Amino acid sequence: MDVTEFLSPKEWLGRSAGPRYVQLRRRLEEGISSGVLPPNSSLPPEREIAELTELSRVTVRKAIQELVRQGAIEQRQGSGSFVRAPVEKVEQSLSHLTSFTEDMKRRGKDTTSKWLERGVFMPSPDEVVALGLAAGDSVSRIYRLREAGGQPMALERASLPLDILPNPTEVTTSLYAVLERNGLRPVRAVQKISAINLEPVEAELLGVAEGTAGLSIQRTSYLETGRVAELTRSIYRGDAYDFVAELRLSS
Amino acid sequence: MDVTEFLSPKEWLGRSAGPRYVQLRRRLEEGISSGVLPPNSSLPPEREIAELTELSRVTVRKAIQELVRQGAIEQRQGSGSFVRAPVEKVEQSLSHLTSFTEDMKRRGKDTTSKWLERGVFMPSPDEVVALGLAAGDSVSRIYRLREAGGQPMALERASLPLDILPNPTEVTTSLYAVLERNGLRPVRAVQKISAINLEPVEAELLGVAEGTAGLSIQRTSYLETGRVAELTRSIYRGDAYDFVAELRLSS
DNA sequence: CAGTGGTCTAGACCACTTG
DNA sequence: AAGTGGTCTAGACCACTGA
Repeated sequence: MDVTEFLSPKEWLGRSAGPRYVQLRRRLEEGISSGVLPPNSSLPPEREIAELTELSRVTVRKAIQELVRQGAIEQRQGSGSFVRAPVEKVEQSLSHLTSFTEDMKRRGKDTTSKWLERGVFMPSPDEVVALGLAAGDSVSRIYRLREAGGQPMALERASLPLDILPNPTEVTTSLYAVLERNGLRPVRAVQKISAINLEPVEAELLGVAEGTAGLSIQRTSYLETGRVAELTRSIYRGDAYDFVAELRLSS
Repeated sequence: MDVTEFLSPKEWLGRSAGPRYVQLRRRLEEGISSGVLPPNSSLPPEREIAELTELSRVTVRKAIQELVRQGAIEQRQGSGSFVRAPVEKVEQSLSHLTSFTEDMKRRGKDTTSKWLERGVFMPSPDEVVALGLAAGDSVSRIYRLREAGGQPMALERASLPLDILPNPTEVTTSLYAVLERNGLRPVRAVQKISAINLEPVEAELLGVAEGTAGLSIQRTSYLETGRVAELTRSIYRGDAYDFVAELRLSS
């Protein structure tokens, strides 16, 4: 069936089935799941949908906006609106401390990093407390966008005491590999997971719509000696990640 | 400072600081964090804000909508728009298998459940597979909205084989307490956590805006014998929960 | 009943992409 | 330059709340 015909309002637009933008959104969802609107195909221009459906463009935009928020559709100004290909989910263990790079390699995906910040800085108050720094100590920071299999997956912002990572530019792929070479790989970590709606900047870096659900993870890692080695604040794409944990009766 | 005066556009509405709805949203955020708009106070009516700011009502609504989505403001049709009181976050362990009821009691919060479904049903294909049911077996289902300290916290949908929970209406507060009485308390569980944007129905039950980030948790629990005791699919409020896990180097 | 938010329209101009 | 999405307006009617 043709998209134009599929959106022709005779078939589906009723008067007592809720707001029209909801009806249009549902129609578009059907189109996507039924294959009339396959992944990566483009929607008709908003103005054309408005004409076809006999709705105003504002109403059409409201319907599409909801789908953009859900991650089903991507809009590019000046270009058009496109059906997004669904993403394959990746599972990550919540009981084993693993390296992103090593983890993805085991899954047969190659990883790349886009550097957003990498160097030695004056610590923020948060960092002083979490890393147990003395007055005047500096921190090494690495902030990057991590990609796997060509897809952006997570924003990772790590801070380490300068003596644990004296030369942050030495890190090219795996941070843990660099630490291990110096005999300073963390053996234990505590992490806190929560759900957030992505801010515009984060969403853009991760290639999803503003407001999409993401996982915010704050992790503190410890060396064998018990010293804090690393404070990491990451944001993972909610549509690309499942975190898996095994629980036992209070031991 | 008076709200009316605070929103008077002379002070903040410029021409080259991005879209006007973004500028208004930021101004309202400032008002909330600075105390000009305290928790539970009401905003001026949309029409009045439009007049004050010399913006159209559509633009005002767009600014407010974003704040509603973030959970900062609540709108009630026919009544008004109100600043929401921030929620205190609760932390939950990801390594100990605990009961919601017991967990909250330890924190000094009383829990209540609103029952959405409770009884014996024909299993869905998902349930047959996850619980290892035989053809013709039924399942006990309990589906409830869990509240703690007067705040809705999570939607919990549990399915159990009929012989493990023969009488689902027997569950009034703690499911695990009922199982324990029969010597069938799970000792181990595997759970999968991901972030989702809440659907309208879920959002309404949890008292937050549609599209707010939430945590979707699917858990399979096992008895000491290794048998599957329970399949639980829950949705937690992202703004009310932190999940905490301890990780160790691959053991 | 008056006042509030919820939906909807027709039309305009701007900002960006693409041939 | 043409076509797309992004922003914005003024005004209308509906649905719900609360005094």
